Amino acid sequence: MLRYNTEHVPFSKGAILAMESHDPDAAAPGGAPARRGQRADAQRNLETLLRAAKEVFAQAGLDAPVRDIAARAGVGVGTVYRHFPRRPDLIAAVFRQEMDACADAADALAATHPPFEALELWMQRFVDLAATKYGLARALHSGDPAFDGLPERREQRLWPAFRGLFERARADGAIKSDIAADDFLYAAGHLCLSVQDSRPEQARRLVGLLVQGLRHA
Amino acid sequence: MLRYNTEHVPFSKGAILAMESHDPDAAAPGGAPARRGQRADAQRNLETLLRAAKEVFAQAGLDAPVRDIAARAGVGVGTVYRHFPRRPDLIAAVFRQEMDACADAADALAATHPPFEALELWMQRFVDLAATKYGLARALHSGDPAFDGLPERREQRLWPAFRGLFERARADGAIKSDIAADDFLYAAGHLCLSVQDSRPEQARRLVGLLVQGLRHA
DNA sequence: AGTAAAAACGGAACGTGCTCCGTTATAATA
DNA sequence: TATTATAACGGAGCACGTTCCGTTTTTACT
Repeated sequence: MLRYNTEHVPFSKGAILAMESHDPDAAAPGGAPARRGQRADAQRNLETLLRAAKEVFAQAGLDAPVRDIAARAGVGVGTVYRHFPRRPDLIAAVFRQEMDACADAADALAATHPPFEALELWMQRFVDLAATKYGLARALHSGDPAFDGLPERREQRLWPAFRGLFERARADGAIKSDIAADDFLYAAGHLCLSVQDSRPEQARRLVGLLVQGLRHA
Repeated sequence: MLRYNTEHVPFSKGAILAMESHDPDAAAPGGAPARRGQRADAQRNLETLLRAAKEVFAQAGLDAPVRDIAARAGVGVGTVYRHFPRRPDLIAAVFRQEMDACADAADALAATHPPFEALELWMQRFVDLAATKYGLARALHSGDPAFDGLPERREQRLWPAFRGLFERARADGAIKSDIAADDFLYAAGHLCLSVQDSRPEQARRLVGLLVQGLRHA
């Protein structure tokens, strides 16, 4: 069988750095990351691509053809593959970005809402993350090297963000239960995975229940 | 994304039964299995297909295109897919057949050679089996349901065949080592896996060494 | 501004898995 | 043996991932 490329480089330089929300070149809050030494159009296309991929995956699932994503972004497939040499690389990039966005949302919520309410809102966002990316669990388990970094990122970005909100709510006295923060998030995660295959809207409700449970000892 | 078939039937009726060497309709020793209630041409093609697949996989690796196998068998791809709905089903069928053939060879060798010599010869055949199907280890680990039955078959056909030869050689006094039969085969199997990727011919030599080791206490 | 080198682009084209359906071979029946 | 129902066949064709390469855009340097 013919194999075209012999070595596998998971991401282009630009692709890797565009996902780093804490990149030194990151633009103002809410803006998109920037990258020195990369042509402006390449940078633009990378962002467009990531956005398009997020939308297409959300609407058509993780099996959506690369062509559709390229079309939505208004670029050729060649451009997609220059930024993400393999399809799984693109999937991983989108998911990384969404994890980071979810993690970043914690600070914003903490700044604008009372502690427990911030936690409630964040948990809903967390459900949406898991819901959109149902099927990623399968992908993660597939052993594809493109997904290697994701579990680590979950622990390093998502969990700390959650712990911050959780402990703040506990310090505020809103949480009566003595459950450990990590146990709680772990449970919520698995709840999503087991439920949202058949009934996506059910996950929100159930996690909501779980959150309310925190109010009692 | 478009998905054509919704339900997945791993093998056609004929395909399943053709692999059963102990099938009640099996023809004379050395001949091919037969199957009532199936058209003669279908039966013929199934055998041809399995033979062709074995050859193509051996020569071009497990990644060989289905088209090539169909061409070698002198049939259309449609015929391949009628017998084996998904590519992995064909791979699994070939491997099952080869495992069975290897297991069956044990009796023949035992009948025509002195005990230890029979064991030596069978171990070489075992190496060839593992060698031809290098890459199957990966396939097995891929989680594809087509491969689900293979480990069980290995234990139920291959291992007993080996144990028979081994115990016969031990009873004959040719084996001085007190190693357990299963431990020995397990070691040989792993030796093959770790070596034959880079140097296929080396596996035969090393397993040969292992076998000679049995002669000493 | 003009120019040249380099980076990035776009999409035709390829290889592959799998399906669809018109054609052909087989086997039961008359 | 002729007829006919139907099992099985063959291969064109489609969707998709990925590559290749001629064209366009950007950037650095006069």
